[in-house]
Amino acid sequence: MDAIRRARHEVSLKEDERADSSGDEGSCREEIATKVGSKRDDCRSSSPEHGDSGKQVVVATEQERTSMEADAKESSSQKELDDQLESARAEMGEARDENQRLKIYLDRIVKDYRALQMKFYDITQQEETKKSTDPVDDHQGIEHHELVSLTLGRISSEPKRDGKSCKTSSQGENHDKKSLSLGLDCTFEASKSDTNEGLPNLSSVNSFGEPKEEAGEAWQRSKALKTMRGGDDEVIMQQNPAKKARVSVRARCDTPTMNDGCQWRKYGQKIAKGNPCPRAYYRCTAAPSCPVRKQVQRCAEDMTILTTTYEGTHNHPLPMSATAMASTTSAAASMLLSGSSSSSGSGPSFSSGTIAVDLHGQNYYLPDNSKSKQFYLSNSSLSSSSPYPTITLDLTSSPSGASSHFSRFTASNYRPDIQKFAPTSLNFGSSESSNAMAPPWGNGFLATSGQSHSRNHPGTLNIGRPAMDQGNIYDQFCMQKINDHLAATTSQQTQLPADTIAAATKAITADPSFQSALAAALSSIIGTGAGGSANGAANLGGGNHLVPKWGPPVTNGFSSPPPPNGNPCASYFNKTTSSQPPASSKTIFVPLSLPFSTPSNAASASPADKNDRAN
DNA sequence: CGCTTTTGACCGGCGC
DNA sequence: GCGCCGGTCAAAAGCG
Repeated sequence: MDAIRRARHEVSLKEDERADSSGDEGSCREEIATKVGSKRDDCRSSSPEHGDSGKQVVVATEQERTSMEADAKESSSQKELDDQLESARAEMGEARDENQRLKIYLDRIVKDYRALQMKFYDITQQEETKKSTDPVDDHQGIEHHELVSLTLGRISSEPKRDGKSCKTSSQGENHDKKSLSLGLDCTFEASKSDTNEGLPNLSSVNSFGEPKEEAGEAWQRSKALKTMRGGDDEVIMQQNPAKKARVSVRARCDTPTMNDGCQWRKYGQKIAKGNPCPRAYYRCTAAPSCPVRKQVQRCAEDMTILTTTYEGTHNHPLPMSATAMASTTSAAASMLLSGSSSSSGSGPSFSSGTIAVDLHGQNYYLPDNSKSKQFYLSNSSLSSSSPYPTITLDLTSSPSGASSHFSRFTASNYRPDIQKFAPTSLNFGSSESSNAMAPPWGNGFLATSGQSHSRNHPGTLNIGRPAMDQGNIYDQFCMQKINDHLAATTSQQTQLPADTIAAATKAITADPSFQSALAAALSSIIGTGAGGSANGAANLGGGNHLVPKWGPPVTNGFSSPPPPNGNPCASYFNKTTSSQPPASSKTIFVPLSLPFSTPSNAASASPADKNDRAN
């Protein structure tokens, strides 16, 4: 008992010695003290029971023994309680310290905020005084104002400004624009804006579902005029005046064109400068008034690479197979359009390195039944060739990559800024024979992107790759998911931060639903498709003739003998008949199959002697 | 016969 | 203003 008392006393003394005792600590101490006291009382209450009896000595001895044991137990429990008390005190002390640190941080932040607020007020007042005193700078002030307004919405009005003023402002205030502008990419093309003065303010939706940008080029205007003159549908008139984003798909393809599920009719072919391979022009024939066009050209450096550039928006229902490419391109275009808004002005802005920076090192670990696939985004590159806002999905596999890659995604704009990332291969085969028609596209690809995503079914994506090349399957779905995600994001027309592309990328990669959905999709695909993916594709679309459209034919795309003229490109532009392959055509997947296959949907290309006709 | 492809011509933008 | 170049048109040819 005395030991307990002493221990309690010592505890109380120690507690008293501690200077900083908080309320919680006090309550804790009281609690412990209460426990100790109750145990002592129990001991006291138990001892009188062994009072007077015939065997007092023995009992007393036993009592002493038991009391000694009880004392020992009490002392040990007291030590435990003491330890608990100490640890609790320590924790509370840490919490207190942290609270103090946080308080200090908060005070600092508040001070900084107030200081910045004061500075902001000062700057605002100074500018106001400048405006009032110097009328010459008034215009510039308006420019500033516009630039600020760009951060909040559209930039439609700016291209209409006087070209000179735009030029001067763009030269002198590019940095401001870069930092402030969230408008769309046509803003920086102020120098060209004078050509648009005749254009009405466009308010419709552009070809990719984004709010329509101000027409950036007279080219579009002339195109619209032509269209008007030619008596084409009004849809073209409505869509063409807007600056259209182009989506270029670079892919290894052994066939003249990649089969994207749409029906195309060739209406022209030219030899473009810098590339001996002819560029073929196609027009969508799924609907008579469809304004969508595409250009197909072989890469001069690598004949296996086929560059397909899409432009415009389908105004008709599409086959399910076409929605894959459509959603991909539309999402890419949306990414381009939204991303291009991140900067304006000249110079290496436009976050041309942004994608590379932000996408580099982005790893996607996809839980699979058998293995995990790693996706990463590799090199970015620049190009100065495209006069239009163009985004390039580079689906060519990187030679250094052992696994599948999000290799490159190219976004070019009026300025020669390009960004690249893309899956290694995106096999846009055709499942058109399934007759599953997508809902009307409305104003843009975006309308269908969500659907293809929601289906998340191999039928929408054409996984015609051999089973040995599963990585491409991962790529396809990864890309598809990204595109859908982007499409969904951009379709909401949310105002993106300055580095829109980077932000979008971060958002994508940070989105847990992205990874989970991706994993689910891949799991389902691999589960169903890997076993028979080579031909399993035929089971996915529900159509009868999917296989021929999903993989390269046994002809390997070189259905015709090489042209006698020796033009290396001509072999890729073999004569074809219909835009869709015969349903009964047999298909054998070539081991080195190239992602885009069009057994018969081939852009015909005449031999070089014919190609030389071009201008 | 109808559709597609071919291909020379044409047009407009752009740089010099 | 001229030439180059990209893009388009449209008649002719080809194909099933």
